[in-house]
Amino acid sequence: MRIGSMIQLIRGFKDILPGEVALWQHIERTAAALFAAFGFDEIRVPIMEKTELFARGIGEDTDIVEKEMYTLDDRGGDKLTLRPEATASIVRAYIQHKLYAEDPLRKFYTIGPMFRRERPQKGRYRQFYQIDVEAFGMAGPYIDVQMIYMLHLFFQRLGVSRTQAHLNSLGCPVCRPRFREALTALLNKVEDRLCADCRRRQARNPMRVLDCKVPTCREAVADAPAIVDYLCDDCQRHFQSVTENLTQLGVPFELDRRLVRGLDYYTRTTFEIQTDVLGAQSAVAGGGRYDGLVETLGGPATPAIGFAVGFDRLVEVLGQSLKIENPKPALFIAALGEAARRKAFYWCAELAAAGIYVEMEHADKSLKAQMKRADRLGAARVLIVGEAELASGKANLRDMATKVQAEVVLAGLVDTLKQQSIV
RNA sequence: GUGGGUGUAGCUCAGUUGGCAGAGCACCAGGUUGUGGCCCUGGGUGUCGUGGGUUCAAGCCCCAUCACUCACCCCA
Repeated sequence: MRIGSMIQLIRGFKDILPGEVALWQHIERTAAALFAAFGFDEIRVPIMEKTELFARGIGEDTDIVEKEMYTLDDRGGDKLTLRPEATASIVRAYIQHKLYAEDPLRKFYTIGPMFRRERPQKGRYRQFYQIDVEAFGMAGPYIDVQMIYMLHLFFQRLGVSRTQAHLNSLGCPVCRPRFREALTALLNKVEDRLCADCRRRQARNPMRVLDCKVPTCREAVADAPAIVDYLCDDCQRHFQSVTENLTQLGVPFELDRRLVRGLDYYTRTTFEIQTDVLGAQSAVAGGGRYDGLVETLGGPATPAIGFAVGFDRLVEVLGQSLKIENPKPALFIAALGEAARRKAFYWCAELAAAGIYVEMEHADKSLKAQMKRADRLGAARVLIVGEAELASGKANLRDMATKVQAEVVLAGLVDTLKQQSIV
């Protein structure tokens, strides 16, 4: 039966089979409709970029850039990388095409695959999909609120429950150094109680220590300073406004003083939507403000904010509750004998061209077998055509639910069916 | 990258101290020469993940490997 050895898909990659696609499309349509109402335009960017873009954008010291990227040498000598996230590409496109020239306030979204070479586990694939949303040119807190509100509505519309928004502020280049200093001072004091990883983080990215899950570390930094206590006046006001307006809009959230995110570019508002149904991979969406990134990547100083929704994770959360049925044929033509099958084939072609979903059996099967398949496919009606019908010019049209059969004239059949709205 | 668990039919899973490869569901055919669901009868559709080793004999024991899975790490 099997010829040659079986080639399997790449580890951590995934086929999205026909049965699941309807749910994916439902999510996409929900997102597109909602985002359009908030003025976000779809943008499509390549899935490969020069490695340098991600190295500079995401940060050389992040896990993503350090060890998770799929990078290859192009024949011309360039280093290319399969995108591990979409923000850097969108920022690149914003700068490259001077999208700020016409109107500096621009809002985009994109949906597509990302690639990170991590160890796969529940809710974590090496090729995974994100719904990525970005807004440029707005420095004030309203856009932060608007995006979190929109995200909240998105989950609500999809019927996702058991989610919790977590919110924090990471400050800005004015206030962060003061916080860093205070944090480093504390870390130095408790250094001997920290795990090996945290000692490494201590110098390179001390804020990450706050995110560590090792109990002894958590204990050691239990009374570490929180960045929200070190915010400068501007950041303080900004954050205050975000929380007040979210409350006003009825968006439930939780202040999470320890919410630290893994990408270097974040500033001020950061947020994450967490769920308890995905095991350890609790984040189903996350994002934040990145006011310095556009400039870092060679564009004009432009405030910006964005978030990404983990599409696969969302599907997994929804798949447990939301079932979408595949379309059922309006008509099944059960043909008996080659002559009838030939006629059926042309009727099917004509009906399909008119946008009507019809099925028929292509092999020489018994009527019983054909009825069985029609039933399994959920066909509303079955047209039974054999030698006798071809000779008499009339055939039976059976309603599968009521079992009532009516005679129809075969001449001009397609028009008759369409006129009577039978199909 | 590290650790644990699991790989047997399309799916869910049994398989004893090593002794002819199993069940339910699904599928196919027939019962009904041209009428679906229910029922009855028949059919196994399989490289027991893969490659080695031990043994008269391996689904079972040993080694390796791949994949899946859960957790660490990190993130969406």
